[in-house]
Amino acid sequence: MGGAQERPLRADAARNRARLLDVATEVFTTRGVGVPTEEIARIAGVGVGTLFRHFPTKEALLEAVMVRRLEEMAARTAQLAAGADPAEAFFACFRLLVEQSEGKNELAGALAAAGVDVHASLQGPTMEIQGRLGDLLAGAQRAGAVRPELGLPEFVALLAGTGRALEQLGADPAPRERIFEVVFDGMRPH
Amino acid sequence: MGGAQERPLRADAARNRARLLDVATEVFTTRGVGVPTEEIARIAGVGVGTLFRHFPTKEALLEAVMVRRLEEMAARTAQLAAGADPAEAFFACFRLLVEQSEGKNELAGALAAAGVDVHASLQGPTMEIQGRLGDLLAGAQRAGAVRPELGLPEFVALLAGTGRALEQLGADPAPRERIFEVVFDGMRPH
Amino acid sequence: MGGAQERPLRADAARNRARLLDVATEVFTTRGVGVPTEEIARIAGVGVGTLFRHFPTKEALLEAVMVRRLEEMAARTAQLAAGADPAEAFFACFRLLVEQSEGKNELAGALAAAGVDVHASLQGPTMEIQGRLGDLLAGAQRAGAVRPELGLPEFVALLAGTGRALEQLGADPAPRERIFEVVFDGMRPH
Amino acid sequence: MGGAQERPLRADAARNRARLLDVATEVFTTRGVGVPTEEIARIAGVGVGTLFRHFPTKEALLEAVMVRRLEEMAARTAQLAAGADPAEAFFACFRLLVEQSEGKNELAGALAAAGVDVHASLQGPTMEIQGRLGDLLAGAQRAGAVRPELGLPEFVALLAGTGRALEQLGADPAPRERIFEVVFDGMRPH
DNA sequence: AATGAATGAGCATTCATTCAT
DNA sequence: GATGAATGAATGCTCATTCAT
Repeated sequence: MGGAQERPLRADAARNRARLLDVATEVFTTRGVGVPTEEIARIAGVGVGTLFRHFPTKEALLEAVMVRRLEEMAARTAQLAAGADPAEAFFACFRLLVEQSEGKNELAGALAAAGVDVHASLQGPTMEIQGRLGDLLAGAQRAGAVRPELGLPEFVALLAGTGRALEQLGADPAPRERIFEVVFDGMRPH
Repeated sequence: MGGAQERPLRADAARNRARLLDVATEVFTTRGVGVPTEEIARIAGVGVGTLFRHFPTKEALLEAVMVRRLEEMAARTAQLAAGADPAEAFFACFRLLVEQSEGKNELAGALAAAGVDVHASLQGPTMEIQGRLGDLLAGAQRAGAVRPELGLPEFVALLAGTGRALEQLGADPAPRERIFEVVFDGMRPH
Repeated sequence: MGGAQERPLRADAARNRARLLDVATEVFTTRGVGVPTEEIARIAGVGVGTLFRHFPTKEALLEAVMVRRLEEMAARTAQLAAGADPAEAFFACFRLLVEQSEGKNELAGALAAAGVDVHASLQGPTMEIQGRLGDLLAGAQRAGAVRPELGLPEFVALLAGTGRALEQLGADPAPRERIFEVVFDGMRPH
Repeated sequence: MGGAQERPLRADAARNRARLLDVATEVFTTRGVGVPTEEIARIAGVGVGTLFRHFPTKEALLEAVMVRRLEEMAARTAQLAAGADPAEAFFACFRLLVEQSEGKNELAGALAAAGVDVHASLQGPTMEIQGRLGDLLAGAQRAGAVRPELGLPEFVALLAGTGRALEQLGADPAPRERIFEVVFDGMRPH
C-alpha cells in the first residue's frame, strides 16, 4: 500500500502538529479558508516556519484538515453501523454525519478549486466512508426503511444538502428537527 | 425611503454597467468570487476604473449580482404565484428557485463573510421574495399540500439545501429528479 | 515575425519602465542579482506593483536588462563593423564588447540558473550579435590578422574571459592594457 | 599569530567535518551557492545542527571550501615548481590552476559579496600561492619564456580569465586547447 | 465618463540560525 | 557531540483601489 516511511515524530513536534491541525480546523470552519497562515500559526502558538515544516503548503494544511474530518466520520460511521437495527443505524448515521459536517462545505470547495488531483490523499478516507455508507444504505433499503431507488450519490447529495439547510437555520433546535423530519420522511418508501 | 437621487445614466454607461453585471454573474458563479476585478473588467471589455466607477467596491459588485438574482427570482415567483392551483404553484416555484440558485451559495457566503450590514441593500428584494414565498407557503398549507408546522425559515433552508444537494450531483437528470421527490414527499403532510 | 501587438505605452509609463530598467541594470551589475525587487522599485521611485506590472517576474526583469545590453552591443558592433579596415574593426570591437560587458557575467549566470528556455527572448539579440561577430571574425581572418583556426565559440569565450580578467584587476589602466596586449597578440597568426 | 587553541577533534567529528566540506565543495561548484544549508547537511548524512557546529555561518562554510581549494592549489603549485625547466613548470602550472578553478568563480564572488574582512582566513593560503606563483613567473621571465612587463596581478587576472573562457566552452577538448594556445602565445615575448 | 498605470498592504513561502531533546 | 524541530525576518508576487491623463 505504499505510504511514506514516517519516523515517529518527537513528542513536542507531534503536539505542535496536532495543535496546528486543531486550530486550522476551527479557524477554517468558522472564519473561512482565507485566514492567513501566519494567524493560524500565531493562534497555535508557533512560528510560521513550524507550520510550513509540518504542512508544506497551505493547501496541504487544508487537505490534512479534511482528511482528519473524514477519518473521524469514518470511525463514527463504523461504530454506528455495527449497531443492531439497520434502519435505526442508517438514520442515526445520517444525522451524525450531517451534524459533523457543518462548515465543511467551504473547505471542500477550496480544495476542489485548488487543483487537479488534490483528492489523492482524500481518496482513501472518502472511499472508506462511501463503502460504509453504501452498506448502511443497502441494509436500510433491505429492511424496507428507505426508498429502493435511491443510490449512493443521491444519499451523499442529501447529506450535503441537509447540512447546508441546517447552516441556514440558527441554533434553535425545533426548526432543525423539522428539517430532519422532512428529509427522513422523504427518504422512506412512498 | 425611496433610495438615492439617481441621474438617469448615459446610454453607454448603462450598457457598461449591465455588461459588467452579466460578466460578474457568470464569472463569480462558475469560477468563484476569487477572480480578480481586473479580469472581470477585461472580459467585459472595459477598464478597471469603469468597474469601480459603477461599483465602488468588489463587495458592492457581489451585492449587485445578488440583488439582480433576487429580483429575477422575485419576478418569477410572482408570475407563478399568480397561477391557479396553490399546491402546484408552490412546488413549481420551489423547483424554479432551486434551479435558479445553483452556484449562488458561494456568493452568499462571500457576502456574509464580508461583513456586518451587507444586507442593507439585499433587504428589499429579500423581503419581497420572502413575502411572496410566505404567501405561497401559506396557500399550499391551506390547501393541505404542505405540512402545517413548516415555517418560512425552514422553507428557505430547504431551498438552499436542495440547491446544495443538486450541486453535488452531476448533470444526469434522473438522480436530480429523485432528490426533488424526496424533498417534495417529505414536505407533504404525514 | 510574430511579436505581441504592443500598444505604444503612455508617456509616464514608458518613463517608469525605462527608469526601472536603468536602476535594475545599475543595481544588478554593481550589487548582484540578489537585491530585492522592492529596493529596485524604491530607488526607481515607484511602488513594487509598478515594477511587477512592467516585468511580471524578477526573472523577466533580469532578462530585459540583458536584452537591452545585448541590443546596445549589437548596435555598437554594427557601427564598428561598418568601418574601414577589417582587422582594425575586429580589435576595436573586441575591446568595446569586453569593456561593455563588465559585471554582466553574474547576470548571465543568474539567467542560466533560472531555467530552461529563458533564452527565448535573448535568442534574437544574441543571434544578431553573433552574426555580426562572425562576419567581423571572418573579415579579420581573411585579412590575415587573426589565426584562421579560431571559431566563433572560441572568440566568444575569449571575450568573456578577457572581461573576467579585467574585473580581477583594479582601475589602473596600464595592467588592463597589458591584458589586451596578451590576448590580441595571442589571437594573431603565429 | 598561531590561530585558536584547537582541541584535536574526535574521530567521528573529523569525519563529519571532512564530509561536509566535500559535499559543500561539490554542491556549491555544480549547483551554485544558493543551495540551502539543510540540503548540504542532508547529502552529507548529518543534521543541520552538526553543520553549524562545524561552520558557524554559511559564509564560514564557503570560506572553508575556498581555503581548502587554495591549499590544494598551493600544494600542486609547489610540486610543479620543484620540477626542472622554469618555462615548462610555469605553463604546466598555469594549465593546472586554470583547470582546478573551474566553477570557483561564483564562490569567490559570493565571498566577496558577503562582506568586509572575509579575506582574513584566505590571506594565508592566498599569500602562499601568490608567493609561489611569483617565483614561477619570475623564473619563466628570467628564462625568456614570458614577457617581462607582466606582473603578478596580470598573471592572476589571466588565470581567472582563462578559467572563465573555458567555462564558456563545452567539454570538447579541441577549442579548449585553442584557448590555451592563444593565451600562452600571448604571454610569450613579442 | 473611461482608461489603465500606479500604489502598497497583504500573503504564501524559504532559509540561515538557534536550542531543546 | 549530534539531531532536527522551531524560529521569524525577508522575499517575490497579487490584487483591490485610486487618480492622472
